[in-house]
Amino acid sequence: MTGGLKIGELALRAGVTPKAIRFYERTGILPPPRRAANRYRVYGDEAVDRLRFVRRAAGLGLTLAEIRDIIAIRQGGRPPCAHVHELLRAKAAELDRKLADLLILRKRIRQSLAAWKRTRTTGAAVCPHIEGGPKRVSTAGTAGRGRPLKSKRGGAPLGAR
Amino acid sequence: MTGGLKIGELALRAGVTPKAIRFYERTGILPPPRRAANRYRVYGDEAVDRLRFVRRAAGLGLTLAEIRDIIAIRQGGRPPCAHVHELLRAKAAELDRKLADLLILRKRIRQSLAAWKRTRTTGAAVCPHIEGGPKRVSTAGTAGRGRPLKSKRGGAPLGAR
DNA sequence: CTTGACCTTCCCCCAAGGGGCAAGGTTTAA
DNA sequence: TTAAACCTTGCCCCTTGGGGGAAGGTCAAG
Repeated sequence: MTGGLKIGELALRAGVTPKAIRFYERTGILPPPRRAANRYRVYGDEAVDRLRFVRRAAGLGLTLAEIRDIIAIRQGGRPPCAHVHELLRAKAAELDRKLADLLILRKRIRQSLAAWKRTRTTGAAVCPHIEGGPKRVSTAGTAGRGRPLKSKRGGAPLGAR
Repeated sequence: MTGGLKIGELALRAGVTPKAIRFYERTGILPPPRRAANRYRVYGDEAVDRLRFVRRAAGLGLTLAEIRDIIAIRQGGRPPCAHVHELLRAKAAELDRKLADLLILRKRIRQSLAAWKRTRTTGAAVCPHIEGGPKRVSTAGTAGRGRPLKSKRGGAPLGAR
């Protein structure tokens, strides 16, 4: 009877690893299943559906946290459609940004490779690939280069010591 | 006399955080600097150059491990150009793959959003965004009772990551 | 009885640092 | 001189989505 799947069988049907299933359980994406007498996890067929839903949503680029929220909303009784719609719109925008960044990056690499062809005869200082090229690389990175590098601790007094 | 920079000053000049500098030191990208009597790290100007090199390479999409290797080769006496060239070519190829994946992903999301417009009047079961769409993943029939299901499921993990 | 496949929990690992803490050093204004 | 303000030190945990593996329990077949 397919009413009792062990974790490996569920994994096979849903196309994931047992590790991933335990991870999903730990992070609240899958509910803890019942256990057999030998402490093995025992799943019903609904777990397969839930896992496929998760895979599908993840395939759309949603994070596990977002998927968990969607499921929670659904459990709460009201359909998560509006929420999902908003999520997907944000994802699409984010994707566009990421695509633009990658295109820029590819262009930079191509330029670097092309520059190498030109300088390979002249012998640059150390490495024209990295040291040459256009002036600044705006490493869309972490710390905003303002004046204070990290002056966050304004209000609170220092640690009582 | 910029012969002795403290970590914050170096960070400011190189456009990174002190945290990142300590991290680079810990992972072997920066050599451990000399210390002042009060155990403060003291850097020379060459550290600024090294850090800028690192940022530039990272801006080209190289990982810190790759950057560390490049630096090691350079320290070894011979210029890392050929190595870097190969690395960049691989990066460019990888980037092309990633771009293709992202384009597919964006298309899927767009389709999902478009499908929503069509079904919003008809009221789907729970969420047409995720549950609708093309079917796939044939469940490999019955789980064999007796043959080992130990197989490498190392396929594509989640969507395009 | 003994493999061997499977299951359990537990802990550490990846990239590239960020956040926070306690303790202590330095600098500056009152 | 002293207190505030800031800087540095090391340390530990957090992030994503699990992978790898150890140590031990369980179940079927040979």
